Amino acid sequence: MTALDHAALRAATGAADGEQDRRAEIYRSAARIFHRKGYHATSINDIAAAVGLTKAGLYYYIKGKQDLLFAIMGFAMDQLDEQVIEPARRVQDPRTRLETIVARHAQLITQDSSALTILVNELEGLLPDDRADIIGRQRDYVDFIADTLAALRDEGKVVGLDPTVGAFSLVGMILWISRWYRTDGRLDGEEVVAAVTRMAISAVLSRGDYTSAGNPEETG
Amino acid sequence: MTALDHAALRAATGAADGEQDRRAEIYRSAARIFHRKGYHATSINDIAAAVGLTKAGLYYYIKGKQDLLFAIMGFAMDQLDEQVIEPARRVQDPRTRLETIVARHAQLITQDSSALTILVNELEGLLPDDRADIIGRQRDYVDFIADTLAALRDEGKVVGLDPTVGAFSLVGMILWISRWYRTDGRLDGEEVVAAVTRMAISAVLSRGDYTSAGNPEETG
DNA sequence: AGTAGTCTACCGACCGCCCGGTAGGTTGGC
DNA sequence: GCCAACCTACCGGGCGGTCGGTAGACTACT
Repeated sequence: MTALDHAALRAATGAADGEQDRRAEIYRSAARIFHRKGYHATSINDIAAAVGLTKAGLYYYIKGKQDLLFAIMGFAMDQLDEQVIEPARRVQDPRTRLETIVARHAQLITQDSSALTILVNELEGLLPDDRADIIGRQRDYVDFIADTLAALRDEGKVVGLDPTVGAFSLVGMILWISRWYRTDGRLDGEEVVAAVTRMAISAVLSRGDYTSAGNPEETG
Repeated sequence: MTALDHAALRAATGAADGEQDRRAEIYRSAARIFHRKGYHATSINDIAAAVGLTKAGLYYYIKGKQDLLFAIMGFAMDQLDEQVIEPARRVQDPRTRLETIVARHAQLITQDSSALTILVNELEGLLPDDRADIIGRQRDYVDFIADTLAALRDEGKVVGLDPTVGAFSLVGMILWISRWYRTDGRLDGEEVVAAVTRMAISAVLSRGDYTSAGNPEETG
């Protein structure tokens, strides 16, 4: 049934032709509300009201609150796999691969950050088994980035940077976008994606003339 | 009374001589539990049990759950002001100032991330007025970083980077540390602080030979 | 020295509310 | 007449918070 739920959510993100895709609307609404108020602060009633149902009516479509959360996270993880990891895996050059990862991940977030943000913020709302599942997939993602940084290091383009620390830091930078980016803000999504990607690449690539942070004497 | 609460929390972080500083222990415990389980998932009973009191006994010391949260966040913001912003304000050179900001903020997080993490993750648990207060102080912090980046841009050391986007991205990188850093991990706190600081500086400083990231759509 | 009063630091019992979830219908299209 | 798609009414339970105590240390007065 989780697979079914994922399918519904996937349908929801596309154009909503919607017949009995009421289920899709539910997952989409739930993701939006979980994102805005947090999982624990959101009641089943909130979600039901948002889709024009009573609580009991909602339970015709869902199994429970925790399954709803797990389904949303699973969908977000699927999105990451399909839109970020798989495309990046097909890129040989490590630097271009890193650009692909950052740009595509950032792009997903600027488009719709709900599910992807829940994915990282509501882990403790899951049952232990579900949590282990999601955490494992997240670790795979970080490892994938770290491997890419290690490849860059082997090419000599990155020196003195721990790949794991680098991977985590880039992920932090990307995920934080959902906290400050506003669709109606000064910059549009493409500009934000470009700016963050540039920073990410610059953050890991070594500069020939790099001077260590330990020397504050050059203060004017 | 909030000022009093802050004082209690501040005392709590130092050596706990503790006489009737029971209050300090309460705020410290609450911060730790809020950090681990989240504000909404934490019950007043959880906190009371953690300090060896009943719920009613706990209410002798606190005014309510939301005040507890606000006090913790106010304390975290005070910490940021005193340990990061004030020291950095005394640094003239923009680059060194940026290093000071990143290093000191990162250091605070590696030392004890509870309050600082709650500060960014539990905003929606606050009453509107309290939230406005905290958000305002957070915005001041981001503006302070953005101003520093703007100063670097005026020196020609940063080109083509929007200061606001830069500031947010650095903050994201720093805050994310609390999600992956473990005291008993492979790297110790100092190493993590150094690595992140280096990445942050590298992320914003321009490289002479910078080549733009291509179009990531052409993957494949 | 004795005792009455006072205050700090708590506790057991309770309140009303809302939560996630369910049982048992009802209704409208096929 | 049947089944998908709902609803009304309800349940047990845990929540934040309060109330009315009270043990015991300390003080004040005689």
